[in-house]
Amino acid sequence: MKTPEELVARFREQGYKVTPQRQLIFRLLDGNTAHPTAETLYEVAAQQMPGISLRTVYQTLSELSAMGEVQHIDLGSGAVRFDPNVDDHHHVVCSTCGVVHDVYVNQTPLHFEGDVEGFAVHSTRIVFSGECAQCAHLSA
Amino acid sequence: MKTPEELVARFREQGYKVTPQRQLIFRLLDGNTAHPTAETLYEVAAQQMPGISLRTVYQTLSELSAMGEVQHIDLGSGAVRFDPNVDDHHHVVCSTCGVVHDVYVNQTPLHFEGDVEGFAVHSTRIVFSGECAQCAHLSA
DNA sequence: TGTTAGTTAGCACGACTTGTTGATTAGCAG
DNA sequence: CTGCTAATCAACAAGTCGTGCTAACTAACA
Ligand SMILES: [Mn+2]
Ligand SMILES: [Mn+2]
Ligand SMILES: [Zn+2]
Ligand SMILES: [Zn+2]
Repeated sequence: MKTPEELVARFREQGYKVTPQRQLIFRLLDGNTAHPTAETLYEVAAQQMPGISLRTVYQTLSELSAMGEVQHIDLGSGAVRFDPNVDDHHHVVCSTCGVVHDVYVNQTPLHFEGDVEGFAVHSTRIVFSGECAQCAHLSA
Repeated sequence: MKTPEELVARFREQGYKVTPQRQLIFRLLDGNTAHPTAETLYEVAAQQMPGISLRTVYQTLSELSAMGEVQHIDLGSGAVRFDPNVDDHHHVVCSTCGVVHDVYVNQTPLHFEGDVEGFAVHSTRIVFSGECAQCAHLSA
Protein backbone atom coordinates (compact mmCIF):
# COMPACT_ATOMS: atom_id res chain seq x y z
CA MET A 1 0.00 0.00 0.00
CA LYS A 2 1.13 3.52 -0.67
CA THR A 3 1.78 5.87 2.22
CA PRO A 4 -1.16 7.73 3.72
CA GLU A 5 0.09 10.90 2.06
CA GLU A 6 0.25 9.27 -1.34
CA LEU A 7 -3.19 7.80 -0.85
CA VAL A 8 -4.55 11.24 -0.07
CA ALA A 9 -3.16 12.42 -3.40
CA ARG A 10 -4.53 9.41 -5.24
CA PHE A 11 -7.96 9.84 -3.75
CA ARG A 12 -8.00 13.50 -4.78
CA GLU A 13 -6.95 12.54 -8.31
CA GLN A 14 -9.76 10.05 -8.53
CA GLY A 15 -12.24 12.67 -7.41
CA TYR A 16 -12.76 11.07 -4.02
CA LYS A 17 -12.95 13.44 -1.11
CA VAL A 18 -10.31 13.16 1.54
CA THR A 19 -12.33 12.77 4.69
CA PRO A 20 -11.01 12.31 8.22
CA GLN A 21 -12.53 8.83 8.23
CA ARG A 22 -10.62 7.77 5.13
CA GLN A 23 -7.42 9.31 6.39
CA LEU A 24 -7.76 7.50 9.69
CA ILE A 25 -8.14 4.19 7.90
CA PHE A 26 -5.11 4.97 5.74
CA ARG A 27 -3.06 5.52 8.87
CA LEU A 28 -4.38 2.43 10.62
CA LEU A 29 -3.45 0.28 7.65
CA ASP A 30 -0.04 1.85 7.09
CA GLY A 31 2.54 -0.75 8.04
CA ASN A 32 -0.16 -2.91 9.60
CA THR A 33 0.91 -6.55 9.62
CA ALA A 34 -2.02 -7.82 11.68
CA HIS A 35 -4.14 -8.78 8.67
CA PRO A 36 -7.19 -7.27 10.34
CA THR A 37 -10.80 -7.86 9.48
CA ALA A 38 -13.10 -4.93 8.74
CA GLU A 39 -14.58 -5.41 12.18
CA THR A 40 -11.28 -5.32 14.07
CA LEU A 41 -10.13 -2.34 12.06
CA TYR A 42 -13.39 -0.64 12.92
CA GLU A 43 -12.87 -1.25 16.62
CA VAL A 44 -9.48 0.41 16.57
CA ALA A 45 -10.79 3.23 14.43
CA ALA A 46 -13.71 3.83 16.75
CA GLN A 47 -11.34 4.42 19.66
CA GLN A 48 -9.71 7.29 17.84
CA MET A 49 -12.88 8.49 16.17
CA PRO A 50 -16.02 7.65 18.10
CA GLY A 51 -18.94 7.74 15.72
CA ILE A 52 -17.19 6.33 12.69
CA SER A 53 -19.40 3.66 11.24
CA LEU A 54 -18.56 0.10 10.35
CA ARG A 55 -20.22 0.81 7.03
CA THR A 56 -17.64 3.46 6.23
CA VAL A 57 -14.79 1.12 7.14
CA TYR A 58 -16.14 -1.50 4.78
CA GLN A 59 -16.63 1.15 2.12
CA THR A 60 -13.11 2.53 2.36
CA LEU A 61 -11.60 -0.93 2.37
CA SER A 62 -13.52 -1.73 -0.80
CA GLU A 63 -12.19 1.40 -2.44
CA LEU A 64 -8.62 0.58 -1.45
CA SER A 65 -9.12 -2.96 -2.67
CA ALA A 66 -10.47 -1.75 -6.01
CA MET A 67 -7.41 0.49 -6.34
CA GLY A 68 -5.15 -2.47 -5.63
CA GLU A 69 -3.83 -0.85 -2.48
CA VAL A 70 -4.95 -3.64 -0.20
CA GLN A 71 -5.36 -7.33 -0.74
CA HIS A 72 -8.23 -9.24 0.73
CA ILE A 73 -7.51 -12.64 2.12
CA ASP A 74 -10.24 -15.15 2.69
CA LEU A 75 -8.96 -17.95 4.86
CA GLY A 76 -12.36 -19.56 5.01
CA SER A 77 -12.61 -18.93 8.73
CA GLY A 78 -15.11 -16.18 9.18
CA ALA A 79 -14.48 -12.67 7.99
CA VAL A 80 -12.20 -11.58 5.19
CA ARG A 81 -8.86 -10.16 6.28
CA PHE A 82 -7.32 -7.10 4.68
CA ASP A 83 -3.64 -6.78 3.89
CA PRO A 84 -1.83 -3.56 3.02
CA ASN A 85 1.13 -5.69 1.97
CA VAL A 86 0.59 -6.24 -1.73
CA ASP A 87 4.01 -7.75 -2.38
CA ASP A 88 4.14 -11.26 -3.77
CA HIS A 89 3.91 -13.07 -0.49
CA HIS A 90 2.04 -15.83 1.29
CA HIS A 91 0.73 -16.64 4.75
CA VAL A 92 1.08 -18.89 7.73
CA VAL A 93 -2.00 -19.23 9.89
CA CYS A 94 -2.19 -20.62 13.39
CA SER A 95 -5.15 -22.96 13.62
CA THR A 96 -5.39 -22.33 17.35
CA CYS A 97 -5.24 -18.57 17.79
CA GLY A 98 -5.85 -17.48 14.21
CA VAL A 99 -2.79 -15.26 13.96
CA VAL A 100 -1.60 -14.61 10.40
CA HIS A 101 1.98 -13.86 9.41
CA ASP A 102 3.59 -13.00 6.12
CA VAL A 103 6.01 -15.43 4.54
CA TYR A 104 8.00 -15.38 1.35
CA VAL A 105 8.43 -18.43 -0.86
CA ASN A 106 11.28 -18.22 -3.31
CA GLN A 107 10.47 -21.33 -5.35
CA THR A 108 7.68 -19.48 -7.13
CA PRO A 109 6.52 -19.86 -9.79
CA LEU A 110 5.70 -23.40 -8.76
CA HIS A 111 5.53 -26.24 -11.17
CA PHE A 112 2.52 -28.51 -11.02
CA GLU A 113 1.13 -31.56 -12.76
CA GLY A 114 -2.44 -32.33 -13.61
CA ASP A 115 -5.13 -32.36 -16.25
CA VAL A 116 -5.02 -28.62 -16.88
CA GLU A 117 -3.88 -28.16 -20.45
CA GLY A 118 -3.75 -24.53 -21.46
CA PHE A 119 -4.50 -23.10 -18.07
CA ALA A 120 -2.91 -19.65 -17.65
CA VAL A 121 -1.93 -19.02 -14.06
CA HIS A 122 -2.30 -15.41 -12.98
CA SER A 123 -1.68 -15.76 -9.29
CA THR A 124 -0.65 -18.32 -6.72
CA ARG A 125 -1.79 -18.26 -3.13
CA ILE A 126 -0.16 -20.46 -0.52
CA VAL A 127 -1.45 -20.86 3.02
CA PHE A 128 0.55 -22.79 5.59
CA SER A 129 -1.59 -23.90 8.51
CA GLY A 130 -0.31 -25.15 11.80
CA GLU A 131 0.51 -24.00 15.28
CA CYS A 132 2.41 -20.89 16.24
CA ALA A 133 5.18 -20.88 18.83
CA GLN A 134 3.04 -19.24 21.52
CA CYS A 135 0.19 -21.71 21.17
CA ALA A 136 2.62 -24.63 21.15
CA HIS A 137 4.14 -23.27 24.35
CA LEU A 138 0.79 -22.82 26.07
CA SER A 139 -0.47 -26.28 25.19
CA ALA A 140 2.72 -27.95 26.41
CA MET B 1 -12.63 -41.24 -0.20
CA LYS B 2 -13.36 -44.90 0.28
CA THR B 3 -15.64 -46.70 -2.13
CA PRO B 4 -19.40 -46.50 -1.53
CA GLU B 5 -19.31 -50.13 -0.38
CA GLU B 6 -16.58 -49.43 2.14
CA LEU B 7 -18.39 -46.35 3.35
CA VAL B 8 -21.52 -48.44 3.94
CA ALA B 9 -19.45 -50.72 6.12
CA ARG B 10 -17.84 -47.82 7.98
CA PHE B 11 -21.16 -46.15 8.63
CA ARG B 12 -22.56 -49.41 10.04
CA GLU B 13 -19.49 -49.77 12.26
CA GLN B 14 -19.99 -46.29 13.60
CA GLY B 15 -23.62 -47.02 14.38
CA TYR B 16 -24.91 -44.81 11.59
CA LYS B 17 -27.80 -46.16 9.61
CA VAL B 18 -27.28 -46.81 5.95
CA THR B 19 -30.08 -44.88 4.34
CA PRO B 20 -30.79 -44.53 0.63
CA GLN B 21 -30.00 -40.81 0.92
CA ARG B 22 -26.56 -41.46 2.34
CA GLN B 23 -25.84 -44.16 -0.20
CA LEU B 24 -26.86 -41.87 -3.03
CA ILE B 25 -24.46 -39.21 -1.81
CA PHE B 26 -21.70 -41.80 -1.51
CA ARG B 27 -22.23 -42.75 -5.13
CA LEU B 28 -22.43 -39.17 -6.34
CA LEU B 29 -19.13 -38.36 -4.68
CA ASP B 30 -17.36 -41.52 -5.80
CA GLY B 31 -14.76 -40.49 -8.35
CA ASN B 32 -16.28 -37.01 -8.53
CA THR B 33 -13.68 -34.49 -9.64
CA ALA B 34 -16.07 -31.55 -9.99
CA HIS B 35 -15.43 -30.21 -6.49
CA PRO B 36 -19.15 -29.64 -6.01
CA THR B 37 -20.82 -27.44 -3.47
CA ALA B 38 -23.49 -28.87 -1.19
CA GLU B 39 -26.04 -27.10 -3.34
CA THR B 40 -24.87 -28.51 -6.67
CA LEU B 41 -24.60 -31.98 -5.17
CA TYR B 42 -28.13 -31.57 -3.88
CA GLU B 43 -29.39 -30.65 -7.34
CA VAL B 44 -27.94 -33.79 -8.87
CA ALA B 45 -29.17 -35.89 -5.97
CA ALA B 46 -32.68 -34.48 -6.27
CA GLN B 47 -32.90 -35.66 -9.87
CA GLN B 48 -32.33 -39.24 -8.81
CA MET B 49 -34.22 -38.92 -5.56
CA PRO B 50 -36.92 -36.27 -5.62
CA GLY B 51 -37.70 -35.26 -2.09
CA ILE B 52 -34.21 -35.53 -0.69
CA SER B 53 -33.54 -32.44 1.34
CA LEU B 54 -30.65 -30.01 1.12
CA ARG B 55 -30.41 -30.39 4.88
CA THR B 56 -29.61 -34.07 4.53
CA VAL B 57 -26.94 -33.38 1.92
CA TYR B 58 -25.24 -30.92 4.24
CA GLN B 59 -25.57 -33.39 7.09
CA THR B 60 -24.04 -36.29 5.22
CA LEU B 61 -21.21 -34.13 3.90
CA SER B 62 -20.46 -33.06 7.45
CA GLU B 63 -20.34 -36.67 8.56
CA LEU B 64 -18.00 -37.60 5.72
CA SER B 65 -15.87 -34.59 6.49
CA ALA B 66 -15.66 -35.53 10.16
CA MET B 67 -14.58 -39.02 9.12
CA GLY B 68 -11.88 -37.56 6.90
CA GLU B 69 -13.47 -39.03 3.79
CA VAL B 70 -13.98 -35.70 2.09
CA GLN B 71 -12.08 -32.48 2.23
CA HIS B 72 -13.80 -29.14 2.24
CA ILE B 73 -12.26 -26.40 0.18
CA ASP B 74 -13.08 -22.77 0.79
CA LEU B 75 -11.92 -20.71 -2.13
CA GLY B 76 -13.43 -17.57 -0.69
CA SER B 77 -15.86 -17.30 -3.55
CA GLY B 78 -19.22 -18.32 -2.22
CA ALA B 79 -20.00 -21.78 -0.99
CA VAL B 80 -17.57 -24.35 0.32
CA ARG B 81 -16.65 -27.05 -2.14
CA PHE B 82 -16.35 -30.71 -1.21
CA ASP B 83 -13.64 -32.98 -2.48
CA PRO B 84 -13.61 -36.77 -2.23
CA ASN B 85 -9.95 -36.65 -3.25
CA VAL B 86 -8.08 -36.57 0.05
CA ASP B 87 -4.65 -37.11 -1.45
CA ASP B 88 -2.04 -34.45 -0.88
CA HIS B 89 -2.98 -32.22 -3.77
CA HIS B 90 -3.76 -28.65 -4.70
CA HIS B 91 -6.05 -26.73 -7.03
CA VAL B 92 -6.22 -24.50 -10.04
CA VAL B 93 -9.27 -22.28 -10.26
CA CYS B 94 -10.53 -20.42 -13.30
CA SER B 95 -11.45 -16.89 -12.27
CA THR B 96 -13.90 -16.68 -15.15
CA CYS B 97 -15.96 -19.85 -15.00
CA GLY B 98 -15.04 -21.08 -11.54
CA VAL B 99 -13.98 -24.54 -12.62
CA VAL B 100 -11.64 -26.30 -10.18
CA HIS B 101 -9.08 -28.92 -11.14
CA ASP B 102 -6.70 -31.02 -9.11
CA VAL B 103 -2.98 -30.47 -9.45
CA TYR B 104 0.01 -32.06 -7.83
CA VAL B 105 3.03 -30.07 -6.69
CA ASN B 106 6.15 -32.09 -6.12
CA GLN B 107 8.28 -29.39 -4.50
CA THR B 108 6.40 -29.83 -1.24
CA PRO B 109 7.21 -29.33 1.56
CA LEU B 110 7.92 -25.75 0.56
CA HIS B 111 10.53 -23.65 2.21
CA PHE B 112 9.56 -20.14 3.30
CA GLU B 113 11.10 -17.14 4.97
CA GLY B 114 9.53 -14.79 7.44
CA ASP B 115 9.12 -13.79 11.02
CA VAL B 116 7.62 -17.11 12.11
CA GLU B 117 10.06 -18.65 14.55
CA GLY B 118 8.85 -21.95 15.92
CA PHE B 119 5.80 -22.22 13.73
CA ALA B 120 4.88 -25.88 13.14
CA VAL B 121 3.32 -26.37 9.71
CA HIS B 122 0.64 -29.05 9.63
CA SER B 123 -0.71 -28.48 6.15
CA THR B 124 -0.07 -26.45 3.04
CA ARG B 125 -2.76 -25.34 0.64
CA ILE B 126 -1.90 -23.91 -2.75
CA VAL B 127 -4.43 -22.32 -5.06
CA PHE B 128 -3.46 -21.31 -8.58
CA SER B 129 -5.87 -18.78 -10.04
CA GLY B 130 -6.09 -17.83 -13.66
CA GLU B 131 -7.97 -18.62 -16.82
CA CYS B 132 -8.79 -22.06 -18.15
CA ALA B 133 -8.30 -23.05 -21.79
CA GLN B 134 -12.02 -22.90 -22.62
CA CYS B 135 -12.48 -19.42 -21.21
CA ALA B 136 -9.33 -18.20 -22.95
CA HIS B 137 -10.70 -19.60 -26.18
CA LEU B 138 -14.11 -17.98 -25.76
CA SER B 139 -12.72 -14.57 -24.92
CA ALA B 140 -10.36 -14.61 -27.88
C1' DT C 1 -41.76 -56.12 15.54
C1' DG C 2 -40.12 -52.36 18.22
C1' DT C 3 -36.77 -48.96 19.22
C1' DT C 4 -34.59 -45.21 17.63
C1' DA C 5 -32.02 -42.77 14.26
C1' DG C 6 -32.86 -40.41 10.16
C1' DT C 7 -35.46 -37.53 7.17
C1' DT C 8 -38.46 -33.87 6.01
C1' DA C 9 -40.75 -29.26 5.94
C1' DG C 10 -40.73 -25.18 7.82
C1' DC C 11 -39.06 -21.62 10.19
C1' DA C 12 -35.53 -19.14 12.53
C1' DC C 13 -31.03 -17.53 13.48
C1' DG C 14 -26.21 -16.32 13.12
C1' DA C 15 -22.16 -14.40 10.79
C1' DC C 16 -20.63 -11.52 7.27
C1' DT C 17 -21.36 -8.17 3.88
C1' DT C 18 -23.87 -5.09 0.93
C1' DG C 19 -27.96 -2.21 -0.35
C1' DT C 20 -31.14 1.54 0.64
C1' DT C 21 -33.11 5.63 2.40
C1' DG C 22 -33.19 10.01 4.32
C1' DA C 23 -31.14 13.43 7.03
C1' DT C 24 -26.91 15.79 8.15
C1' DT C 25 -22.13 17.11 7.49
C1' DA C 26 -18.32 18.75 5.23
C1' DG C 27 -14.76 18.58 1.25
C1' DC C 28 -13.33 21.24 -2.30
C1' DA C 29 -13.91 23.81 -6.78
C1' DG C 30 -14.91 28.21 -8.30
C1' DC D 1 -16.84 32.30 1.19
C1' DT D 2 -20.35 29.93 -0.95
C1' DG D 3 -22.60 26.28 -3.02
C1' DC D 4 -22.72 21.86 -5.04
C1' DT D 5 -22.34 17.40 -4.06
C1' DA D 6 -20.02 13.56 -2.16
C1' DA D 7 -19.58 11.37 2.14
C1' DT D 8 -21.17 9.92 6.38
C1' DC D 9 -24.42 8.24 9.61
C1' DA D 10 -28.28 5.62 11.67
C1' DA D 11 -31.43 2.41 10.94
C1' DC D 12 -33.12 -1.18 8.69
C1' DA D 13 -33.37 -4.74 5.21
C1' DA D 14 -31.62 -8.21 2.36
C1' DG D 15 -28.67 -11.78 0.55
C1' DT D 16 -25.70 -15.79 1.02
C1' DC D 17 -24.17 -19.76 3.38
C1' DG D 18 -24.74 -22.74 6.83
C1' DT D 19 -26.75 -24.48 11.12
C1' DG D 20 -30.30 -25.10 14.86
C1' DC D 21 -34.73 -26.47 16.18
C1' DT D 22 -39.24 -28.64 16.26
C1' DA D 23 -42.68 -31.89 15.21
C1' DA D 24 -44.28 -35.50 12.48
C1' DC D 25 -43.37 -39.27 9.77
C1' DT D 26 -40.42 -43.10 7.91
C1' DA D 27 -37.52 -46.70 7.88
C1' DA D 28 -33.03 -49.15 9.31
C1' DC D 29 -31.57 -52.59 12.01
C1' DA D 30 -31.33 -55.37 16.34
MN1 LIG E 1 0.15 -10.60 4.25
MN1 LIG F 1 -9.29 -31.60 -5.37
ZN1 LIG G 1 -1.37 -19.54 17.78
ZN1 LIG H 1 -12.85 -21.04 -17.22
